[in-house]
Amino acid sequence: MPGRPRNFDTRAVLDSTLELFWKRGYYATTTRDLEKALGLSQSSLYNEFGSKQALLDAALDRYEGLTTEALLAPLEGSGHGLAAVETFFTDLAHWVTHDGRRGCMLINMMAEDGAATASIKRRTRGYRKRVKEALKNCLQRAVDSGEALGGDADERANLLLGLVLGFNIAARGGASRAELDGLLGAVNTQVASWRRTLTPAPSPGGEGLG
Amino acid sequence: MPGRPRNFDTRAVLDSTLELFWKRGYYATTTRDLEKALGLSQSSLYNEFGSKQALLDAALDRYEGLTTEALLAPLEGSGHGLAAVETFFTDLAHWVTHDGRRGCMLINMMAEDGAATASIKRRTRGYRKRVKEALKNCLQRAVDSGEALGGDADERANLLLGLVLGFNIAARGGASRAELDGLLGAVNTQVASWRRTLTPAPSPGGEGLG
DNA sequence: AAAGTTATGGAGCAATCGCTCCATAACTTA
DNA sequence: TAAGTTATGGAGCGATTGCTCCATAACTTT
Repeated sequence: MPGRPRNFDTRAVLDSTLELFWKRGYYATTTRDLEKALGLSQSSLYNEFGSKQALLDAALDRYEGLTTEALLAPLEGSGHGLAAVETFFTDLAHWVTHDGRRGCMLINMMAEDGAATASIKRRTRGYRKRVKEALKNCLQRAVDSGEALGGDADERANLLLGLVLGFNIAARGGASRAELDGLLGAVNTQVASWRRTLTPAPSPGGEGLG
Repeated sequence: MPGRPRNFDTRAVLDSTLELFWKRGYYATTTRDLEKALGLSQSSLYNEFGSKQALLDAALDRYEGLTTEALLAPLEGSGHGLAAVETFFTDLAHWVTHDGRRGCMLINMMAEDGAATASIKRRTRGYRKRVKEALKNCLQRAVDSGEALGGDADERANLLLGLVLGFNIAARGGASRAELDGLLGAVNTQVASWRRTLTPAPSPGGEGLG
C-alpha cells in the first residue's frame, strides 16, 4: 500500500540537521532554519521525526557513529598506547574546529540548557564514560607494555577527560587559534611526560632541577 | 526634581538576576521569570537596565566582582604557590556546585549561543586570560621559591586552565559527584607531582618504575 | 481509469518571546 | 494644595516559536 514516495534521503537530512545543531546549537536552530537548509517542508520533517527533540536524538545517533569512526575507534582499538592518545588529541583538534564547527556536538549538549532532557543527559554521561574508558585502556596498555612510566591509569584518564572537555569549551567559546594551540601543547607535554625515555627521565615536563 | 522613589535595591536585584542566569542560563531565563523572581515589573526592569542583554552585562559585572573575591584574589595575591593552586581548585569545586549551581557563570557563557555577543566574547576571553595568568604567576612563584620542580609555568598554567574549563563543563553537564571527585583527584595528583619532595622525587604521579 | 495510500507545501494555530506604552501612584518642591 | 517628576503595574505590541491541519500531488494496486 505505498503512496507518494519521499523525495529526500533520511541520511542526508540527518547529516545536514547535524551540521546546523552542531554549529548553531539546538536551541538557536529553529524549525524554519531546518526547513530552509534542508529544502524540506516542516510537514515532512514532522511526518518523519515527530518533534524537534526526536530530530535531535536521531541526529545525535548519527553523530555518535561519526565520532566513533573518526575519533574513538583508533583509541578503542587494541593498537598503540601513548601514540594513540597523542593522535586522538590531534584528531580532536581538527574535528572540533574544521569548517566552521565550534566544539564537539555532544560536549556542547552538556552545556545547552534547552536540550537538557533525560535522554540527552544519559547520552552525554555515557559519552564521558566512554571517552574516559578508552583513554584509560590506552594508558594502561602503555604502562603494561613499558612504553609509559608506571602510574594510575584511571587518574591519568580523568585528567585527559577533563582536558578534552576543556578544549572543547574553549573552542566553542571562540578561543583564538593561539589559545587552542597553547592548550594542545600543554596536553602533548603532559602525555609526553608519561613516556618512558631511553635515557632515564630527569623530571616530568621540565628541565631537570631548574 | 525627584519623583516617586524606587522600591527595590539594585544590588539585590542584580544578585537575584545573577542567580537565575547562573542556574538556568541566559537564553532559558525569560523576562517573565525575572519579573516573578524579583518581584519587579518588567517596566521597572527595563526602566533601570534597558534590555535583557544589558541586564546580563550588569549581572556579569557583579559576578566578576564576586568571583574575584571568592576565587581569584587568593590566587592573585603574592602569597603561596602550589598550595594556593590546590586551594583554588577546592574553592572552585564548591563555587560551581553549591546550592543548585551548575558551573561557573562566565564559563557557561562561553557555551551559550544565545548570549554570544561581542561584549560577552570579550569578557570570556578576558576571564580565560586572567585565570591563566593568575595560575601561571602562582606556578612561577612555586618554581622560583623552590617549592616546585623546574618546568614551564606557562605550559602548566595552560594545562590547569583546560582543567578548570573541563571541570566546569562537567559540572554544568550534570556529572555525578563521583565524576567530579575523579576530576579533582586527577588535578590534585597533577599539582602534587610538580611539588619538590624532600627525598628526591622518583617519577611524576607514579610509584617509581612501575 | 478508479480507488487507496502516503508525502508535500502552505497556511495558520496557540503560546511565548523581548519589549513598549500609558494611566496612575508616590514622591519633592513651590 | 498645586505643579512637576519619576517609578510602577498591567495591558498589549509585533515577531517568532514548535507544531498541526488540510487540500492536493504522486505514487501503487485492482
